[in-house]
Amino acid sequence: MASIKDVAAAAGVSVATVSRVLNAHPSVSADARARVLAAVEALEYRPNAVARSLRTDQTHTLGLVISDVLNPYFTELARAVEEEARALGYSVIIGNADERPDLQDHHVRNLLDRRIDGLLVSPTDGGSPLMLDAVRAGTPMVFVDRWIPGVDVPVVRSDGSAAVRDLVAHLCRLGHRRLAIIAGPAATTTGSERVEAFRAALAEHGIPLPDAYIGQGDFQAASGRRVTEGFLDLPEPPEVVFAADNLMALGALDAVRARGLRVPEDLALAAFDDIPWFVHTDPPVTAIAQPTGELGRAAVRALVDRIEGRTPASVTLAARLVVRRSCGEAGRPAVPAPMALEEPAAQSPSPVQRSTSVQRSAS
Amino acid sequence: MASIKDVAAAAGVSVATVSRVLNAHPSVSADARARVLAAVEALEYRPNAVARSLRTDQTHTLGLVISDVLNPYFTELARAVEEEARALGYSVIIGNADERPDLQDHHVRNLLDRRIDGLLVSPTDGGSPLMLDAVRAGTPMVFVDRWIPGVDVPVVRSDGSAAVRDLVAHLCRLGHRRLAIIAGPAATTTGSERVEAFRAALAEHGIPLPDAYIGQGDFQAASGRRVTEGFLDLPEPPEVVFAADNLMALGALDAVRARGLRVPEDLALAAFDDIPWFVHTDPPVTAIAQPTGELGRAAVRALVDRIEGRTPASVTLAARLVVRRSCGEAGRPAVPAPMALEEPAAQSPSPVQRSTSVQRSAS
DNA sequence: AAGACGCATGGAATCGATTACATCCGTGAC
DNA sequence: GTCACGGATGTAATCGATTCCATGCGTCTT
Repeated sequence: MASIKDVAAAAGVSVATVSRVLNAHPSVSADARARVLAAVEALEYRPNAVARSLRTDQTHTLGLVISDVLNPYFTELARAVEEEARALGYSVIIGNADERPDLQDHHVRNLLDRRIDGLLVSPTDGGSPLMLDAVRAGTPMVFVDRWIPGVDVPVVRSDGSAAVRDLVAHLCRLGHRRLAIIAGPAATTTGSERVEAFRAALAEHGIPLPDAYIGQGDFQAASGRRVTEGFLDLPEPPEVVFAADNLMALGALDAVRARGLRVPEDLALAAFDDIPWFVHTDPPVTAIAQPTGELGRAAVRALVDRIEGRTPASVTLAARLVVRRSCGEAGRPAVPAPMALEEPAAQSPSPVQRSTSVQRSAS
Repeated sequence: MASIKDVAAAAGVSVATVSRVLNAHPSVSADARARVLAAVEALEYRPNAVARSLRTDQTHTLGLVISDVLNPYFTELARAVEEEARALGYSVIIGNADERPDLQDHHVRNLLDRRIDGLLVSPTDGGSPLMLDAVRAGTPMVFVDRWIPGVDVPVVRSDGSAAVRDLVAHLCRLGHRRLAIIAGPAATTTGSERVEAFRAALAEHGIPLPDAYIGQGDFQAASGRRVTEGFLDLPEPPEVVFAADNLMALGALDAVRARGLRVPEDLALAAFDDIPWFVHTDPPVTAIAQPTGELGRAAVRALVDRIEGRTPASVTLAARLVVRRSCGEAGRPAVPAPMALEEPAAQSPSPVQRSTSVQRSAS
């Protein structure tokens, strides 16, 4: 593969001049520039990004460490991240932590070794020493979706508490009083926050959230199934299960079916995270939709700001309730303003309308 | 960030000795080794992968260019690829081509600039000059899922023709005679092959495949919907639609629902590519399941073989029909051996059993 | 006409590793 | 006692770029 030396030789100039042409330095004669460009063309020369990175100490690469690629929510996030990064001249290396702190550390270490310019993380846990060290060492970092409390890193996330309140109101209106939740790992912010938002919303309606109605899941489908089976075995099973992510909702659906029961007649179901497939399940699932793409893009912008010397603020976007049929038919009149009622086959392939008005707040 | 020089200084040895310790070169005294390791520990030194790559001309990185990350089939493939690569000491950089040749080229170029050790590609088209040049220049490459005819690159794929035959037999047994297909882009091998397999299987039953029953899709949900609407508008609409991938099947499902029709009563549906969600749709979708994870792993092994100087052969694994309810209930007795009848909620989160006997062939 | 200035250019240092080669030293063979 | 050999180590070249600095030359000022 041709190097800058070959180009210089072919063009009859020094490597310095070739480099100047390539980097659009003004001090190059038109003649030299033309000869260099001709040589570049002839040799099909492409600068070696590895060498360039060594010299400039910039890789123009972002690392993205997510908790689970197989989760459609994170897939969509990753896609948005890559798009925005590409638009800003960066590439992205994705690390899939599979909800495992050890794998997360593996990827963080690997990415740091590769001298990525910045790191986008959706932490699986409360923060490994490695990651804390990286922050302390000044690695540009931004948390997305989940974060680690007490660490001074901008967070780009969505706030679901209003949507959870809407959800609980919706459920109450349908007459449900025994509401349970399948929580995520307590070590993650999304794991604990969603439970608290749910509890607070229930309290507004004077409904308690007994411990028996809080199931401990791990954001994977199998745990959703296991927890739901536990709920169904209770002397007084809940009427509704709210899963803190889409995969656990899937597991809950499995559990209900495996017992020959029906959603929503025997057990109603709602989920955090909306995904295109929820329109097509039997029944379509009522869910809280995050502005996933916008989160990914905002996270990249914040990270690139940080890399390029500016000081980004945290971003919080609002999530939104999307009512479908998995909690029962809303026989009663209209649903209040913030909700969207949706015909199953109304839109495709991206059936969920995104909230157009988003709320931003610095933290 | 500490460099090898800092370590050398701290340990009181030369950088050469540090490098020897790090690379397990035998000619290092126990004493020197201990001092170096202590210094490494104290400084939290990590070798700079960029510098190392420049010198050794190896990045220990594979590039994976896939057609669409949002397609669960490719997501699963990507995950398997990353896992196997990690096991073999490589990292993976994923490029999402979004079924766009220009984006595919962008990623290939980017990956080559970064001097990845090898490239795994699922081409969106018949082969851009860039990719052909890369092959000619000797870049280790392996095609996965799709390939480019006439290019001398190992192919790791699955052969669906037997499964398509099983599917057609299944459909005939249910009494269907008017069968249509939503094809993928003709420029892709999977686009054209699946149509041909379908046509051949139909021929065995004496059923023609008229042009009106071949819809041109692009592997995206919207096209599946559009094509299905076209089918439904026909004076004599088909009784069954076979979508050449899972997203187009989703689009077809939308189209049917949007008209207030039902699957399978009004139109039966089958898909190529099985995904976990097909168990939960209404109705569960009959699909042809590829051994996706195994494909990804085999592809990585082939590529690493090639990188490390061995000469890998192509690999072809068999796909398998998974019967669910979207083509009608099999009121008739048992289905033949190669098919698996599956209870919707039987397994989760990975409801599709993988074929254990695979067939390999060199090409 | 001489000095100052600025543009175009090349030489060489540099980034952080690996590795060929030279050197030094101790041990064993004869 | 001398020589050969091999193990441990350091010096320096190298990978392919970028960039500082010096140089040469043309032009403008005074």
